[in-house]
Amino acid sequence: MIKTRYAPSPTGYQHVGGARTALFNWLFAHKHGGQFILRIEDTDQVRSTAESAAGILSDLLWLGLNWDEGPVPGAPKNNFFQSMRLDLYNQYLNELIRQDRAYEAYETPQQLAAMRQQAEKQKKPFRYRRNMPGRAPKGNGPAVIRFEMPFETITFNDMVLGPISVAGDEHDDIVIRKSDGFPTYHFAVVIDDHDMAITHVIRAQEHLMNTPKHLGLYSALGWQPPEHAHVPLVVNMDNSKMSKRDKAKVARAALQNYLKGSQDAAFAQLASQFNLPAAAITDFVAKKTDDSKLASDIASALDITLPEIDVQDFRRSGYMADALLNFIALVGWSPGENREILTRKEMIDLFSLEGIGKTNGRFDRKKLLWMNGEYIRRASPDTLIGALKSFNEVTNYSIKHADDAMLRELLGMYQERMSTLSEMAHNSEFFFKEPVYDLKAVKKHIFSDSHAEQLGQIRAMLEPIAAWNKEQLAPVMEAIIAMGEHRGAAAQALRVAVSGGAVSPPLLETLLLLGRDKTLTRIDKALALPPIP
RNA sequence: GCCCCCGUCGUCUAGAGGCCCAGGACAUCAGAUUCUCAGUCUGAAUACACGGGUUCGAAUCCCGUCGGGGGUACCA
Repeated sequence: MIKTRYAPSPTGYQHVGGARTALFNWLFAHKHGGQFILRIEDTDQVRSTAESAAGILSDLLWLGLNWDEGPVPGAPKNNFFQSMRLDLYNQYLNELIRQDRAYEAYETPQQLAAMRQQAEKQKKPFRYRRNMPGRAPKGNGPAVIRFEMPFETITFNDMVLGPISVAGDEHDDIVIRKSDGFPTYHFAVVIDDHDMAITHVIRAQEHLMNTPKHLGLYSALGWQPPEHAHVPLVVNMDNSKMSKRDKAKVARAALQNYLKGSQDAAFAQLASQFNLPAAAITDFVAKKTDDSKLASDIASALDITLPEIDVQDFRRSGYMADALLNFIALVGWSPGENREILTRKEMIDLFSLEGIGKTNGRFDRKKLLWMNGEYIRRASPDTLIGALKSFNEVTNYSIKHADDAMLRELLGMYQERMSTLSEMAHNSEFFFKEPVYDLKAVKKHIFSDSHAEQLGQIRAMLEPIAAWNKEQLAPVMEAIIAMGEHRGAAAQALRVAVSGGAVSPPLLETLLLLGRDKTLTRIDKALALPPIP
């Protein structure tokens, strides 16, 4: 049976690139009626956190990438966390030692760094090998265990890239157990993939050069290795890596702009204003940290948008899980037949490793935005209400407090014209709160020409309407639109008065939902606005 | 530096020697519809990195150049 796995390390939020790797594994498993496994690779005791693991689980579930075996959300760590499997690793480690394929090494990190520097000076590549001269003697410090790699060329057939081959003198004796007693990634991966009967390892191309090392291990352990497929990376439009640094950069620039020339004291003030630790802010500005959480705190405090990098960023920005999934599938994979919009089922049917390209894919947010709009327009109201509720769980727009009936009304107006849920949430704020007047729009559409006077007339036309319904309002609305020399110009004044800005859904629907009282008071309020310079 | 991988419109891609003076989608531009914004419809422009081979014939095969990416950790 086909078995794939996604094996993230819980050292941060779930990155979209990783989500795509998970998706490919999920698709491949489902395509072949196999199983998809999730395994948490928390062998780095310093950087791994339980919160990060929990976040990854919930992001994958939000995307609909469920697993057949793996961690249980909300439950304590189970056997799908590598930190729970030390006995297993040690068992095989001892076996390798017994077979004399693994051995202790005593160099300190400083010594290793010096050795590498030395090699670099001599313009020779540094390879740690058991038989090399100058190895540190026992007693020098805590030992690590290294695996003695064979000296032969290792070749394998990558299911995406084709034959890959690395010469014997390129290998080195990798550390398989760190001095803290934990296995390294290389060792734990091999043991677990074998133990969990993984048949296909589909992972990012950054692991390509690790595969020969793993193959060396499989062979020493006498195991049949799984098939490997290395998928190309997803990068920014400028070819740089998509990383949390991108978010930090934007947040930092905005912060610096906000602070301008101000002195240290301003940091403290800012920190309390944002309810953030002062030291965190100074470190952040000094580029000592790129912390994502801090970056998004700063962004929300300064009301700016950060580039989306992690799955939850996209969720907060109002993307539909299915649209995001569809989009990332298409970066690097082609279903053929000029297909673009695909359901999960269709993706499964059409998926093949042969359809995955060999080149890195640029993450084109414009296309994602288009695709999200497509999904929104095609979705049923119920689907959208569900998506909206999921969106509301992680955001704080007024729409959060709307009931289903209200959401339905809003969807009627916004479904056709939004490309993200946050667009609707943001643009519909005026239905819930007093409008924030856009002074430019007020000046242009209300206090110029005879618009203010027309707005007064409009008020007079609306006021006598007794039953505030479509039948009564529609003809009046028609008359308002036809007012004056330029069709729609007077209506624009009304739009600005009720919504605060020059853009809103069609006025008839807007006024109907807003109600008679709010419509009239807002007109009064707009007309009473102080003169704008 | 060394090792590995890659190179079709701005972007994601189709293309597995003749079906290709290269197809689709996003983006861009122009027009139509319109109370704003969207949306929708119609149309336009844009690519086989370069240089050598092989072949009757190359985007497709080979070599080189250039370019891009990844790796080179007691991180995964």
